[in-house]
Amino acid sequence: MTTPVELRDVAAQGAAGAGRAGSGSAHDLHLALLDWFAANARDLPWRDPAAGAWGVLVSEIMLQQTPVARVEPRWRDWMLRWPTPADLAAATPADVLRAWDRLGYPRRALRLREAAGVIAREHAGRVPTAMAALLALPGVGSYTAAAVTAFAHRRRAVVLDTNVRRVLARLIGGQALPPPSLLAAESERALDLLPDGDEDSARWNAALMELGALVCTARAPSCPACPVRSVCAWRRAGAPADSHAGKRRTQAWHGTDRQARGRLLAALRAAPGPLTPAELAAAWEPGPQFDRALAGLLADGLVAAETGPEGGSEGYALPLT
DNA sequence: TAACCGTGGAA
DNA sequence: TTTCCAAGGTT
Repeated sequence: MTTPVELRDVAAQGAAGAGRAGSGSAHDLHLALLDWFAANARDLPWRDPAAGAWGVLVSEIMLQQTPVARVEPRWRDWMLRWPTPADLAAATPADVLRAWDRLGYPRRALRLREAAGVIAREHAGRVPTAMAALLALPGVGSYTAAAVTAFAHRRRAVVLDTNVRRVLARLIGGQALPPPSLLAAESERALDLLPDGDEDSARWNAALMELGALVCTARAPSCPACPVRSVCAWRRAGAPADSHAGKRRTQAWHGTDRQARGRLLAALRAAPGPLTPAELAAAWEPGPQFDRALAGLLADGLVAAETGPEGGSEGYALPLT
């Protein structure tokens, strides 16, 4: 467990190389990054206070593993159509899945709709502020709960996404990239660096994320443009290569069940009504993998079997309930 | 813990 | 063309 005093030492050691008169404190590190953020933050719609906590929650779910550029138009449409949790909760899964379009991981869309129902029924239509209540929402994990706490409620929380993990791994840890799985030491380090005040800590979280997204990127960081380059442990160490290289498995895609599921669901999104198995066969060749993918989609509630008047199957469609 | 869950742009 | 990666969560 790193104490705040030890943290200040760490930050001071980094700042000592800054060469600026009066530098050498965590305070300077915070100022440098917060100033940079004030001048360079993107004008994203969910950062507008008018977006509200619901708008922030929607954005956070959509942004899970999905680039900002792809999310923005879908978020705008979504908020116009379902401006409150109750609105979304009243929508059909089919409508929600079509509005989700091709953001990917469509189970997120169903969970967001379920979360909207919980918020509408159990929280009087307001996004909860208690961490336990946030974590109880479908599709909300440690990152999203912290992000909503910080960015919507403007309260102190440790926000650790892929950007923050990478920035801190470099800035403090001297590593090219964070370890494959989140370690307790990373959370402790992030907590130690978090400013005490609610609003300051919220800005700090956003600034770290923005730095990771715009400057301290995974592949080709723009170190000359970095406001904290002079205190970066990774840079001072000579920007060594990723020590975890080789332990990161890249997920296969071509020919996988996931690709099959994606094709089948894309066909059903585009269809006005149920599709027969023969029609679905245009999206993916029939066989064991087709069967497995369809069964998985049914089990996940992403697809429903349509039953005819005689009880026989008429085909498959996006769920209406 | 590790595997699973979509999609598409950039290098 | 292949690989990497993007504001993770669930099981």
